[in-house]
Amino acid sequence: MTTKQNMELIYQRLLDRYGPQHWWPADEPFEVIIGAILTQSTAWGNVEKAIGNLKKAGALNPIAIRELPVDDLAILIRPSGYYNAKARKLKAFVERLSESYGGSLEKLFALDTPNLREELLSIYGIGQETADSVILYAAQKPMFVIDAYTHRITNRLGLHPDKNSYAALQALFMDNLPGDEKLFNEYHALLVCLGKNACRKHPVCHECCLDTICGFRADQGNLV
DNA sequence: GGCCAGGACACCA
DNA sequence: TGGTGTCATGGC
Repeated sequence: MTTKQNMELIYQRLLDRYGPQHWWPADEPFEVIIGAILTQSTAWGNVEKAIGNLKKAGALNPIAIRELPVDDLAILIRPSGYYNAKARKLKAFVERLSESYGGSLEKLFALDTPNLREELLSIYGIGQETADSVILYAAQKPMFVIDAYTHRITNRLGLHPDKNSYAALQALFMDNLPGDEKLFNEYHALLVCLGKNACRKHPVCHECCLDTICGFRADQGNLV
């Protein structure tokens, strides 16, 4: 079986098992970006509390976040953890958005994908995963997001590339799948779903998760 | 009471 | 390039 066939089979089995995930859980692109920053190394439930606080305070927009003192912003997002660091990150994003794009996400997203990625990566607090989440889930351009779950699952499946880097793993997906934004969206969400449903004792355990749920066979470096 | 969650950055060798 | 410490709340 070819790598392309493996990658598509994994997707089909996850989709059959869990169904469409309908990501990203947000009402608008700006909320996606805020969520992407707040969820860094943080459970989504805590992020929801923080976003709820921002909504209640009428602060879930670029202008309000820019005007709010950083300490006040930190208090609002406190449930998401690392609140001082994340308040600085939110500030850094809206500052760039305002100064370079007149506060318009449409103008920012008008950049072609490579330039958009470079621009996002140049902002404090936005690394590769967050940048790609913004590109895929907010700008709705085809970009595969690699997170901790993706690393674990591909490792367990024996699909991890030799060079253990973000770029290499991203290439595994993007070079072997159609460049379809909706496919990348659903695929990544399904990988996270599998990761979350894995037993706590053995994260993405071969015995209790991959084989039993999806019929994967990592020991053969292939799918059956 | 410990572990970990949809990372990024600074600093070091 | 790669490894380590830091940032921190909340659910299980």
